[in-house]
Amino acid sequence: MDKLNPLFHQELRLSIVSYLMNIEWADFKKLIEITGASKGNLSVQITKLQKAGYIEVKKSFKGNYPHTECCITDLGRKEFTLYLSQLKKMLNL
Amino acid sequence: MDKLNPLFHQELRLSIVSYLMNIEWADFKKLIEITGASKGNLSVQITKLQKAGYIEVKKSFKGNYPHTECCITDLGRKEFTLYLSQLKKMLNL
DNA sequence: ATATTTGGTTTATTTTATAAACTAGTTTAT
DNA sequence: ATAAACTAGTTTATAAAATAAACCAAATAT
Repeated sequence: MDKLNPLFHQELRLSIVSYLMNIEWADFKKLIEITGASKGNLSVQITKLQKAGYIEVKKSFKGNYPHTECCITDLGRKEFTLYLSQLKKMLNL
Repeated sequence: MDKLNPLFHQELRLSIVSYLMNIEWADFKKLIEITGASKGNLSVQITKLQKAGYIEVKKSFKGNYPHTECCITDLGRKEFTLYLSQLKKMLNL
């Protein structure tokens, strides 16, 4: 009955974090590509994960354009691992 | 990028359905017990799953009290299996 | 010059989840 | 016999969340 962390238990955030677990940094464009999300939705969800301290967001310029990159933090990795184990337990996986 | 079925991707419904996958019938009380949900919430989520055709709900009397039992349908089993495979894919499980 | 595109953010709307209140009756205690 | 407390839920109202639409600043293309 351990409650699933609601920050992870949402499709878009789940696919962002799941992807970041296996990569160093991913940029906004890449995340749009792999998730299929809209820019607005992606922006909102990135902010939520960042505010929780689960991802680090690095803003810079690439050429002339703004460039946003994300990376999972140690906390994020730890909490996500916990989430995964609870989920697996719930689903008998 | 196959969208996860939102009817399954919610904690309480997930734990209801996941439980029903391994059991014939489960009553309201048992579902409260295993999920830890409130009666109101459980009632709402059962109705949603029923309306989608994912569970069958049987109402009767046990002694003098009303008694509600739930069972997963063939459709529910099929769709949940699909959901699970998509989720596993997304989480690299 | 102005129209379009890039790379986003912000705001508003819709949907969803949850909690609180209610229904309808039953059992137990007085 | 009546009131209090309990069973087994449902309905409604509120809070929270997700999503879509509108917006912005700067860059590039026409």
